[in-house]
Amino acid sequence: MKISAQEEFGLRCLLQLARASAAGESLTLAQIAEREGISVANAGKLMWILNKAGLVRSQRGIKGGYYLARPASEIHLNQVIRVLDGERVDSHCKSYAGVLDACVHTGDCGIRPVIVELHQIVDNALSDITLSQLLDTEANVDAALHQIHITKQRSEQRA
Amino acid sequence: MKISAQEEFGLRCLLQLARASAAGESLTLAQIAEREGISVANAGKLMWILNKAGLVRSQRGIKGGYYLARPASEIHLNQVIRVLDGERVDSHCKSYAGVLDACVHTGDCGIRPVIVELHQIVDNALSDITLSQLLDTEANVDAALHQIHITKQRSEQRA
DNA sequence: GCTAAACCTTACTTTAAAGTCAACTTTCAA
DNA sequence: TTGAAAGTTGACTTTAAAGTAAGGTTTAGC
Ligand code: FES
Ligand code: FES
Repeated sequence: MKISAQEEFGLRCLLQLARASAAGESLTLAQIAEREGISVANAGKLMWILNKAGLVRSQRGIKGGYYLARPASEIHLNQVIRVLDGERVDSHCKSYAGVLDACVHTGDCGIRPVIVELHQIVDNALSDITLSQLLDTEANVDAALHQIHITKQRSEQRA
Repeated sequence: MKISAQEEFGLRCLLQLARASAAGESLTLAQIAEREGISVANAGKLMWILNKAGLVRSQRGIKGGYYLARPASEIHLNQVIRVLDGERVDSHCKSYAGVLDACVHTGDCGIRPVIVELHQIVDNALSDITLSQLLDTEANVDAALHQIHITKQRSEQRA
């Protein structure tokens, strides 16, 4: 259970764009790459993925660059992760079938619900966090996340 | 955010042992491998990891085999995952540093709390599930997991 | 319209994880 | 005591993800 490099760096780059967009600016690939310490080529690949998914927009030409497609407060982390993950969210059992296919095709499996539930929990937790919330200091972000967690539980309790 | 093959197959093999132990039996490598559709060598590797971590015990010799070190009801999934994950739980930012080390060494980072919180949420969710709970039918397991989720929220609410 | 800056796209190379193989050691039972 | 079953270990091979490179396409400005 870990976060891939694409998810990690993609999210970081998005945060850079979020910061820039607060000042109404756009960032070129070279700027993004320099600020995150990755190669220009790699930044280009990440931006291509994010652009294709509609999370960022690009302006070509001599005064071009990248900027967020929507305000940072309207971009939720679960969308970001899903995009950077290559949409492989629902392919667990298909890929880890081994030689036998007993586990895949036999309807009754005790592990599948665990996997499904786990992804729901993660997705649910991430859906409450927006890019704009991550622009604060680490201490404040941490406090905000805990606050969200508690609030969430209360609202679910009422439901 | 995905589950590695080691985690998936390791958990499956543990479930096989849990089933066998209910009948007071132990399983050989060949039996485990056949039941999960993986190679004997791979099963051996997984069992070695689980044995080293103290989750299973092995009996050598002609009547040997593997069995759970503890009752299935006392083995929680978060322990299993942590073992199979190679204890890499707290190495996120160290590995994804890129060329610059700004993100790693600069105290203030908005992403780190997200990663930490996420892992806590996952670990927390898994800690409520035991191996014995996964031996039921898929429908029952699914129902049980939802039940746990709700119960958990209530108890946290009181705290 | 030219030109240079900047993004777009595909293909290739590198690298780390997963899986396999083969030789070794231990144990039990005849 | 001896041999076969079974686990242990480390090295090797395979494979998929990550990263890189190069050429193509679009746009702003002159
Ligand atoms: S159906 Fe996929 S692990 Fe059982
Ligand atoms: S410190 Fe690791 S992502 Fe910022």
